Amino acid sequence: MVTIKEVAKKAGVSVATVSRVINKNGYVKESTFEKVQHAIQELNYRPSAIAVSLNNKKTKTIGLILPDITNPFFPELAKAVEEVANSNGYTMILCNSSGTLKNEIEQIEMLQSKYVDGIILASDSYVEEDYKHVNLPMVLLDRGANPRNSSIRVNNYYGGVLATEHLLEQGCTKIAHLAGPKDVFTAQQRLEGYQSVVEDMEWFDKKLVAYANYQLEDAITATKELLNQNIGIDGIFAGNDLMAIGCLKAIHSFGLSVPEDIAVIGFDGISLTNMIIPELSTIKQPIYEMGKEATNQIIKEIEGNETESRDIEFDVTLIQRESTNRKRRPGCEDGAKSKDNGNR
Amino acid sequence: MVTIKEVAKKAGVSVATVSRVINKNGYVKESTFEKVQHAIQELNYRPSAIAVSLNNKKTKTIGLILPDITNPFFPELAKAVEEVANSNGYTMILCNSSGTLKNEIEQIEMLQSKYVDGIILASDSYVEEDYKHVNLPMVLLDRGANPRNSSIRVNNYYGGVLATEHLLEQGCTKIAHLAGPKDVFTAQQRLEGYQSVVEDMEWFDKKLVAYANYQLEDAITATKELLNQNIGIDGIFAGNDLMAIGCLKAIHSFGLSVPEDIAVIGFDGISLTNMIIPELSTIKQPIYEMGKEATNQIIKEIEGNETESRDIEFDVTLIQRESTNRKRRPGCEDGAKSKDNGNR
DNA sequence: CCTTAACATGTAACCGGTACCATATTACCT
DNA sequence: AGGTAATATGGTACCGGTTACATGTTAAGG
Repeated sequence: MVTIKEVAKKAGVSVATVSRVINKNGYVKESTFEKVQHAIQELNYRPSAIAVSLNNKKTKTIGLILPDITNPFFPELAKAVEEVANSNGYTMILCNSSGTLKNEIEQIEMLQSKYVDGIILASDSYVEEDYKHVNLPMVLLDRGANPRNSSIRVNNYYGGVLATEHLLEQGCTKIAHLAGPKDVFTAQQRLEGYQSVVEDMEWFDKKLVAYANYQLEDAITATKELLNQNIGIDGIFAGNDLMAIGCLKAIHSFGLSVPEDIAVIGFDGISLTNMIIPELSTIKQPIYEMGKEATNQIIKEIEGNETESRDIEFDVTLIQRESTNRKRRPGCEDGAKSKDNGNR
Repeated sequence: MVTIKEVAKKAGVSVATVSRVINKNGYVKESTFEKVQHAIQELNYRPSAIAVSLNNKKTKTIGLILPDITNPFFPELAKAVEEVANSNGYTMILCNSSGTLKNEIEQIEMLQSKYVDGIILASDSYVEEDYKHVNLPMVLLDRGANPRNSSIRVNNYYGGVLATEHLLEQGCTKIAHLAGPKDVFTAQQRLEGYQSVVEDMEWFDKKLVAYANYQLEDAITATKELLNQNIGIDGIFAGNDLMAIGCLKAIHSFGLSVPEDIAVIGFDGISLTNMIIPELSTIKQPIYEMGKEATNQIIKEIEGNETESRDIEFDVTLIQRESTNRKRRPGCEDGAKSKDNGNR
């Protein structure tokens, strides 16, 4: 790699002058400026980001910690973060925590020693206590904000209400909920939304709530158990889209059809939902927007324009598709713009 | 951040001694060692990766450039890279090139100025010429190797043969191919595999080959055009899984069923294939293995154990599922282990 | 007991930039 | 012309580590 010294030599000036040219600060005579620029071109010189970082303690890098990159929710988020970061001159280091606290802590340590400027953390296991020693800007996803950290999330409770009410409107008379893990914040909120709608219905029964770990396989098992009870379930609100797809598969294996026998709605709005047959109704989170906002916020905090932590809540929207369309209007409305751009 | 100087002061030794303790090299008296370790603990000191990098010109970082992280193929790959990298003490910077040469070049420049130790590049647009000035280890995905760069890929040609023959075995009598972009290496190879099997069949016709851009929407359109020809297609080999899903949707919209009317097989083996109904037969690439091997290779090259470039080809395997099961044996075999672990 | 090698630790140059300070030159004003 | 301000450039300490070299101490061997 060619260094600033070689450029200085070639241009016949000092390193200080070269530095001034690069950063366009301080006084530099027009003719000198060009001489230096020319040398830079000639040698194909690029300043070492490492050396720069050592001085100003900024690396123009942000860390993104996700529980699982293979869950379709997160690539959409990661894409937003990467794009916004890039367009602001930052790069993104991606870490996969597998959802365990131990990995998260380790990765945060590592990111700190690499001097990232800030961290965006999507954590299931977050407890404020565990992150006390983190002393750089950190934005949380799907968590309530605390005095130290900003937070980006949606109104999961309201989403739960919306989903459940939608099933009622579609004529469902006994609605089950396939909830996410009991210790996960978003899962709790969605469950509460469901409960608030159904708890006073005469048909409501605790046996209508099942739990799974937000994953597909687990959801299939749990749904089969729900249906084996034979209590006349004709609608299922799944805690996320992946589990909703599990529901579809379980229902299919019972020889029942969706939405005729059982209507199904998911939560998240991942692009998978309009790839499958039948297309899946869902409560859509503005995933890209959330990633974008998280990145903007962390950059604000890094660059010091913003000191106090913010709590940003996005709206969820109901996307009705085939899987809950029991009213058989031909050509159901589809609020989702198809935004697939898989390339391979 | 606490520096080595503060540790030295606290332990009552010089920075050199602290450095020796950290790196466990050189002579350090047992008692001194412990004194220093204690000070490190006390101050919760971590060496600055930046400063270390400035010395040894190694950042323990590798860059991964992908055309599109929201395409399900790539998160699986990224996960492998991240895990293997991490377990070798490396971190991964992720870049989304959107498949354009311009972005790729820009991102490589950026990665170089950040002094990444190596790059793994999954590129559709790669032309050796464009990367002449890249002077750090780089491993290519889905490209033939060249003298400068190692390559990881599968035998796409053979996969095309396998898929096509499988459809024949299932009793298909007129097989179409929905190919990927004409200028993409993998797409060409898969098409050639298909052609080698069918070109001598009496029913073969150029009109059986359609092109789409490896994406879902485009595949739906293309499939509809194929079917509108009304030439009795009863089997489709799609160039990748995403397009196969597009086929499914298009076929469904014609009121036809899979596999009874038309059998469909994809290519890639993304986990999506066993989430949908009907489950999709596919030519599976060992995605995780490929990411793992790419990472191992780049690390070898970085650490200088390996200088010559290697061309590593993986085998593809046929996974038969419902979408091609025309022989109606109840309970088709499923070679794919379900490895979903979406968490959300 | 003296010599020599192994052990132990400190000093300082260096990695590649940035930025403060010093010095030199030019421009402008009275 | 003389003084001051603005312009132009160079020298160098510093960021936080690593490491070659110097120096001092201890152990071993004859």
